[in-house]
Amino acid sequence: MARLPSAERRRQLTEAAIRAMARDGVPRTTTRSIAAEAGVSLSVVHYCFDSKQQLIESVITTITGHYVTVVKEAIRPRNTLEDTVRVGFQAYWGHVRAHPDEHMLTYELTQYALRQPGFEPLARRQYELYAEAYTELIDQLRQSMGLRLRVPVPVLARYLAAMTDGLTLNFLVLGDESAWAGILDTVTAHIAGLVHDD
Amino acid sequence: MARLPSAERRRQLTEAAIRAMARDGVPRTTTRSIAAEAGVSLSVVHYCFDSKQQLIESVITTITGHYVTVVKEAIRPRNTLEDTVRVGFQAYWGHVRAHPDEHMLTYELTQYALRQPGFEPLARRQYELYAEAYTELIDQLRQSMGLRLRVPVPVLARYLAAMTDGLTLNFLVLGDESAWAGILDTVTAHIAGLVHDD
DNA sequence: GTCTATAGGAAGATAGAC
DNA sequence: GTCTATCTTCCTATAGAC
Repeated sequence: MARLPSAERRRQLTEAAIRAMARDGVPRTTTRSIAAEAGVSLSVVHYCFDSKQQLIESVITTITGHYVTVVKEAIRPRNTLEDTVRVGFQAYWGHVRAHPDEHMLTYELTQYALRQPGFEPLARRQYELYAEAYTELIDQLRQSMGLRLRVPVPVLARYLAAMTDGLTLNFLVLGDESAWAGILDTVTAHIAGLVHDD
Repeated sequence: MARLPSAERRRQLTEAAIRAMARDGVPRTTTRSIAAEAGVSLSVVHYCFDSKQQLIESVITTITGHYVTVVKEAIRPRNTLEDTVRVGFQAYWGHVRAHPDEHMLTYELTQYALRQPGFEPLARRQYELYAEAYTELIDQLRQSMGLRLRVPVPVLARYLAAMTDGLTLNFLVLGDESAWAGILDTVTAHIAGLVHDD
C-alpha cells in the first residue's frame, strides 16, 4: 500500500467507516471491517487512531457536517415562500430516499454517542447543529422576504428540526413511499401557515 | 434458585432484559448481564430461549405493547377537543420525562430490528401499531365529538405518530425541558386546527 | 507508515452434574 | 430447571519485522 500522510489516511478511514457502518450498522462494524473497506491492514487503523472510539468520534463529526450541508442546500430561499418550503422539503426528501442507509446511520450514531460515556456532547451538538441550520434559514427568509412569524424563531427552528427528524425516521422504518405525499402536503401547509402573516 | 415454569421464567427474563437494556443500551447488554439482572445463572437464559435473538424478539414485542398502551391511555377522549389534545400530550410528555431511558430503548430496538436479518417486520410492526393507536383515537373522537377532519384519517394518524416520535427523540437528545413548552403549544394548536371544522 | 502475527479478553452457546 | 465449567469464536489492541 502507498504511504500517505496520517491526516489523509484518517480521512480515508473515516469515509470507509461511514460506508461500512451505513451498510452493516454501527454495532456490527469492527475495526477489521473498516480496514478491509479502506483496503489497508488492521494495524493501520490503530496507527492513525488511538482507539476505535476516536475513529467513531471522527465519523460522528464528519457525517453531522455532511447532513447539515444537505439540509441547508435543500431548504434554501427560492422565488416565493410556498416554493421555498415545498421545493425545499422535496429536495430533502429526495436525499432521504436516495440514501436511506446513511440517514439511518445518523440515528444510530446519535444513540451510540448517548450511550458512550463522554460522548453525550457529540449527540447534543449533532442536534443543535440541525436546529442552527433551520435558524439560519429562517433568518434568511425573514430578511429576503420580509416575513413576520407567528412563533419565536427558536421555537420554529426546533419544531422543524424535530418534525423532519420524526418524518424521516418513520419513513425509514415503514418505507411505503406513496403514503407520504399527503403527509408532506399537510406539513408544508402548516409551515407556510406558521410563517405567513396574512 | 426456585424452579419456575418456563413461561414464567421467560416473562421474568424479558423484563430483566428491558431493565438491563434501558440502563446499559442494547449493544452493551449481554446474556450474562441479563442473567445477573434476573438473578439466575447464564445457562437459564439459554434454556428458556433458543438464542439471544429470540429473547430480544420477546423484548421488542413486549415493550411495543407497553408503549401502545401508554399512548392510548395518555391521549384518550376528554371533555372538549382542546382538552383532549392538550391534556393528552401533557400526559404523554410526562411519561417521557419520567422514563427517558425506556423511551430511548424503543428507538434502539427499532434500529436493532432493522439491522438484524429477518427482524425488519418487527420494526415495521412497532411503528404500525403506533399509527393504529392514533387511528383508533381519532375514530373515537370523531364519533364522540362529531368532528370532521381537514385531512384523511390515515394521513393524520401517521403525521401525529411521526411528530410525536421526532419531538420525543429531540427531547431525549437535547434535554432542556424549558425550551419545549412553546413547541408543544404550537403542536397542539396545529392539531386542533387540523381536526376542527370551524 | 505499513505489514504479519499474536496477545488478551469477552461474548454466545453447550456439556454434564445435580 | 438450574447450576458450574468450558468450548469456540471474534473482538480491540499491541509487538516487532520491513
